[in-house]
Amino acid sequence: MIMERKRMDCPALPPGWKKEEVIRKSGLSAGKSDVYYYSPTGKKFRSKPQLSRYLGNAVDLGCFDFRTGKMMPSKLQKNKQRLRNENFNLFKLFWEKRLKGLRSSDVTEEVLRTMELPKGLQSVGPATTDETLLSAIASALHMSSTPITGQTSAAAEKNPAVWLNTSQPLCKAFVVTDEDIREQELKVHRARKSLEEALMVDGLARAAESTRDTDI
Amino acid sequence: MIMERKRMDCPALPPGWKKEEVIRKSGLSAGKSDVYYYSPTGKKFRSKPQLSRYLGNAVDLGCFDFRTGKMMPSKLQKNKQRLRNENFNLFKLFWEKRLKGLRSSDVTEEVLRTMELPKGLQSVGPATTDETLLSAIASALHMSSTPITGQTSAAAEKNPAVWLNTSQPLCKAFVVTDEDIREQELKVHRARKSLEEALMVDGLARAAESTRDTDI
DNA sequence: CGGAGTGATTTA
DNA sequence: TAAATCACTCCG
Repeated sequence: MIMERKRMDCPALPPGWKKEEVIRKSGLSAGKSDVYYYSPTGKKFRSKPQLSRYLGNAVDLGCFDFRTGKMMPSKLQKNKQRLRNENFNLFKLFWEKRLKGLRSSDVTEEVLRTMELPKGLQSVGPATTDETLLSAIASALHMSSTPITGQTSAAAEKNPAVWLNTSQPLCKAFVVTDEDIREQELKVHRARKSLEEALMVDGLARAAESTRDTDI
Repeated sequence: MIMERKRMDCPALPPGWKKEEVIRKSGLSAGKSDVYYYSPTGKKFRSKPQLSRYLGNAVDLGCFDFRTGKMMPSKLQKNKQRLRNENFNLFKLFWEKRLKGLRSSDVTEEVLRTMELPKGLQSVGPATTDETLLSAIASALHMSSTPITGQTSAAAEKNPAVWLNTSQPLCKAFVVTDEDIREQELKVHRARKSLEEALMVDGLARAAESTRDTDI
């Protein structure tokens, strides 16, 4: 008899918060479970982001595991890298689309995955996150209609997408001309579309973040 | 001035059926809308299941999109493949775990993905679905404590997980002995655990299926 | 119109 | 791919 419908106390959260796990009984996802949290006032929370927005800085959920309801110190590092990785995917999408047809090697994928943000872009203060910076850069790239260029190196020749140095034009070892772009017109258009969406949504999200779920 | 309160004809349904869309004016869901249908006799329908029950086999709503009121061919395939895929995943999990260490080739994955159910198991009547059959078989396998065996073929030799024929022991080209299992004791235990869960939930789901939505 | 329960989409 | 998040359906 598994009675997973009781609202349990959750020691990892402030007093009065409850956790509930509900098993899905039918449909495609039968057998999976959903975890919910309830504030002391009874408001229901269905995801960690939602919880974070509500709690704000009052509670650090960095190492909080939403599913188990416990603190997982191991999660901390992952979280630190999360936003960074998130924006990296944005970049990857953009470059991958743009470079389609140039056949960048498989190595590119690996390099991108393990790459760190350039030192010069990191730690620009508590208020300015990597997210903000990356969005700005991505935006600039998006708006630019001139070919992308920068400094050269042997490594870059082999892996066009390698990020060399940000003190000058972001990267190099390849040039994407308007001609190249025309050849990929449809696909590039999709890439831009994706980026537009992402940027717009990003803006909306940040705006919403300061107005939504503030009904404490 | 958007007057979304008119009852419109709905070409996707039999003559005389009307569709209405009502915008929510307040509350958390302000701006969202509800869609209703009206039969030729004026009876109101608020959901697709309700509509399906009423129309029965007269109209196939498989690809009918309730919100738009139009037929969406793309929906059809998804629906048809859903239950099958669900059970296939069950099987895949089971075999993958059990075969771990035998290093079945990559082809296996592809074969499993594109494989159809054996003819002999299909169309056993309207009441007995693929879901039921597959669950029964999975259950039998789960309960069995004897090595799995069956007929042989060249293809099977290369792809242990290929499903050859169900008229006899389900498949072959490999034997999983108790020794093999012991080597994988912990992992196999997890596999069984997963299967138990799935079967239990499956049972619940089927029970629910026969009591729910049958109020024609 | 609310909201629990599920599907669909995105992320890791 | 599976897990997490988000969006929607459907019935009270």
